[in-house]
Amino acid sequence: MRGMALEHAILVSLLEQPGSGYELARRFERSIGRFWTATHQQIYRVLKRMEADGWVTAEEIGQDGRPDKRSFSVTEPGRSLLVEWLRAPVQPEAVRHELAVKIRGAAFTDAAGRAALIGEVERYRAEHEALLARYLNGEKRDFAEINDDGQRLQHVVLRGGIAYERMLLDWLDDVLGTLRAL
Amino acid sequence: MRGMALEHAILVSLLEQPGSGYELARRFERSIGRFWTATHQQIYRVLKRMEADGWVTAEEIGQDGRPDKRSFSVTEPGRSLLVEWLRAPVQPEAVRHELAVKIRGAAFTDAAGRAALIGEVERYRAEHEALLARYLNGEKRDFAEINDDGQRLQHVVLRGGIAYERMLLDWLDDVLGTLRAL
DNA sequence: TCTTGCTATGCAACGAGTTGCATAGCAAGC
DNA sequence: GCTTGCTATGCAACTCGTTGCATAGCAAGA
Repeated sequence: MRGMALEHAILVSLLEQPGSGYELARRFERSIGRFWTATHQQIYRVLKRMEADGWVTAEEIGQDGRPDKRSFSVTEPGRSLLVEWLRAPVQPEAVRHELAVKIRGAAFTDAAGRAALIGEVERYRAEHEALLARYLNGEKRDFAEINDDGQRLQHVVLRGGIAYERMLLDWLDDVLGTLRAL
Repeated sequence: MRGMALEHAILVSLLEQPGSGYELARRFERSIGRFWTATHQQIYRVLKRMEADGWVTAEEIGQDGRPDKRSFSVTEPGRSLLVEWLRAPVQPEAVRHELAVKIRGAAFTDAAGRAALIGEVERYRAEHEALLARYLNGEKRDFAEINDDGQRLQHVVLRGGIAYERMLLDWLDDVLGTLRAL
C-alpha cells in the first residue's frame, strides 16, 4: 500500500465515468494527464490487477464496426478503498525538474552551448504557452456553468494547472533574461 | 541514453563542487533536492556506474575521527557528456500530483471525508509555507551579492522554486475555499 | 555506561514505469 | 487497391526508484 497511486487515479476517473482501458488511456492523455501520467500498457496491467482484487468489474460491450470493449466500473470495495486513501496524508512528491538541472549546468558550457540552451528554453516556453491556451479554452468550454460538486472540484484542479502554467511562463522569461545577460 | 537523468544532476553538482557520495546525498536533501530527488542508495549505485564508465574519478581521503571518504570529481569525458546533454531537447516531465487526485476524489466521499481532506490540505499548506520561508531565507543568505555566472544561474533556479511555492499557496487557498463551500 | 545520532558506505529484493512489439478490424483518403 | 490512422487489447524485457537492512567508528548527552 505504498506507491500504488495509479490505482487511485483510475478509481477517481472510473467513478467520474465508467469506461474501457482504452478510454481511460485517452483520459490520461487529456484531463487526468494534467496531474497524473500513465501509458495504456500500465493502465491495462493495473486494471487487470484491480479486477482480480475486486475493486472494479468489467462489462463486455459488443460494438458493431469496431472491436468489443470491456467497460469498467468501480465496485463498493473499490470505492471504500478510495475513500480511505483520501484520508491518508499526502505523500511528499518526487520532484524531477530536468530544465532546472540544465540551467545550473549552463555554467559549465561555452557560449554556443548557452545559445543552444536558450533556443531549447524558447521552444519549451512556446509549448507551455500553447498548453495554457488549451487549458483556458477547456475552461471556457467545460466550466461556463457549474452544476454540481464534482464539476466544482474538477474546475479548481484545472485552475491549479492554469496558475502553474502562468507561473512557469513568467519564470521562463526570467530564465531567458538571465541566460541572455551572462 | 533515455532516462539516465540522475547522472546529469550528479555531474552538475560535482562540477559545482566535488564531494563524496554522502555529501551528494546531503545536497540532494537541500538545494538540488528542490528540483531532483534521490536517496543515498540510488546515488551510490549510480556513482559506481559512473566511475566504471569513466565520467567521474574518486580520490580516497583519510579523515581522523571519522570514516574515510571517497571524494568524486568529474572527468573530461564526464564534462563533455553533460555539455552534449545540455543541447538535447528537454523531455516532457512525468507529472504526478497526488493532491489533485484527492481533490477530484472528494466528490465521492461524505462530509466527514471532505473535512478530513480539508485538514490534510491545511497541513500540506503549512508545510509549503515553511518551505517558502526557508527558500527566502536561503536567498537572503546565499544571493545577497552575486559574483559569478554559476551563482546567477543557481539564483534563477531558486527564484523558480520561490515562484512555484507562492503559486501553490495561492492555489491551496483557492482549494480550501472550494472545499469549504461544498 | 548506555543510548542516540551523525558520518560514511553499501547490498538485496521488490515494485513501478518505460520501451518495443504484436494483433486485429474497420474507416477514410489517395 | 493500398496506405494511414483509429479503436481496442495485451505481453515481455528492461530500467529506474523504493524499502529494508547492515556495518562501523566516533561524539555528545543522560
